Amino acid sequence: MNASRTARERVRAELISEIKEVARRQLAVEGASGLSLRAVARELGMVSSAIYRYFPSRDDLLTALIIEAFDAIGAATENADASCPRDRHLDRWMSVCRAIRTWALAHPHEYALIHGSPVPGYVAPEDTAAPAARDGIVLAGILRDAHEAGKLAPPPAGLPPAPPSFAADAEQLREALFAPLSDDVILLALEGWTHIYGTVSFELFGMYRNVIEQDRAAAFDHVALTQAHILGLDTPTPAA
Amino acid sequence: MNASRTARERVRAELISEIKEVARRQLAVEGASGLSLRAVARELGMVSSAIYRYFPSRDDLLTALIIEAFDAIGAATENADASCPRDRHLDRWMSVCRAIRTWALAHPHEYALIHGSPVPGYVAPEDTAAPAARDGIVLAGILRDAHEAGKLAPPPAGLPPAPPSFAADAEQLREALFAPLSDDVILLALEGWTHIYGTVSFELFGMYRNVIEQDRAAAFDHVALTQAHILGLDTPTPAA
DNA sequence: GACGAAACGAGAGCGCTGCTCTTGACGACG
DNA sequence: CGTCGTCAAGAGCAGCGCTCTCGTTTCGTC
Repeated sequence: MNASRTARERVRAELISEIKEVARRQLAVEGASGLSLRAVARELGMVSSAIYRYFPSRDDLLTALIIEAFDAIGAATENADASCPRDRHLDRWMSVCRAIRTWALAHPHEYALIHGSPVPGYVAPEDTAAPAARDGIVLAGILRDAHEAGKLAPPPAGLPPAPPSFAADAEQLREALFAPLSDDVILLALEGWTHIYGTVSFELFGMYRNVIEQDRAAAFDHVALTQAHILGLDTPTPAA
Repeated sequence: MNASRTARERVRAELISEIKEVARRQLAVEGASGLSLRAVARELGMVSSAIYRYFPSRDDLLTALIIEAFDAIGAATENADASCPRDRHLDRWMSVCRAIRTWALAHPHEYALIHGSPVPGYVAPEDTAAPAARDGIVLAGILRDAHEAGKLAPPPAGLPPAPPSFAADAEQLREALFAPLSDDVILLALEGWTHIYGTVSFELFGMYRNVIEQDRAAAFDHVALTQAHILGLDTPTPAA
């Protein structure tokens, strides 16, 4: 309906995504602090000030890349989840966890962008909230499905219960994500989520140097499997 | 014995620590990427090039700060451990875990320096290895003491065993840190260590925004307690 | 006690950065 | 056809890490 106006807007949108692509490539090579607006402009054959027509500041470019990174890891988890039969809850969990690690190893700088130290005075804008939640939605969905199918075992005995102060947060999370699950399971789910990313970050940021050297994939699987057990996802699947 | 030579060397050492202190203060305000050699020099009333007499590059200054941060968090854990009776293994564990979180919350930028994304092409020099290991030594010591006292329960049933590929790494770690503990316990200890720091990082880097808002200290305690249980540290202490 | 070497602070300067402001050209719309 | 918004370009500002040079001061040694 607006092919005329679109002519301009389309070239604009194209240029924006071209800038982001060049920036992402530069980010992958040099890391976040090495991303230079001038270098991006140079590679695009334009002058540095022209970039400011599309991104009001370097931080805004970085924010765009952060959103893309969240979306990429979110899509990776969703694909991993969808590639498993819906009733194989443990397989889905393991597949999603491995997808997170695989994506992180393949895109270390982008991973660092979203799970590393936040840049100096940077506060994540609201735009990042939705893309950042996609992995959580996937993981919570697995737990919900398992619960609905009656395949979610209760947490092992001996674990401490969720503290009473968690009740309010749990209620919020239950409404948004966790269907009918108990406070205890919701808290354990958050901890599993934290543990998975903590393990990936430790591996990626070099904390396992001289600590785990042989087979980090196997060690990661052990973490994911342990969390699955704690969450009650490893009820024996009906034999063949 | 060398007051003459010391005259120069003492003022040098003093200037070095003065530079580090100013840099640390600047780091605390602006974060790692905001640390500027010129600003440090300015605050010290000297010219920027003079700094290079003491630190050959900005990265070397950062490395010095990283080592200091590792040492600070190492000392915090050691103090927390020492403040508990030696046979109260669970108390020691909880105290050390809380000390890590407390230190991190009090020094967010220094924490980010050592547990955030590594700077661009930066590889940690060997000098950081020893200070970086102090917290691990403390945590491993608690497990060793508990085991020696016959108070370390075996891991809960149902958890996956350590993968065979971990045996070699476990052997190295056993020699260095973990006395006679089994591969399974060593791997679980690494995972507990990872989980603790992962939780602190998530809290500090804003991942719990709109997720855990009420009482993050209690949630953290729950993590630490859960890990203690998995590691077998929560055998009921002899009544009173 | 004098001398050479080493260490030092100051200053100028290189190339880079993010960002701002102005200028002139192009394209869409009334 | 004229007007107005959008655009790329260029100059320029302040800051950065880092290097080199130049006098000065301090130290260890004849």
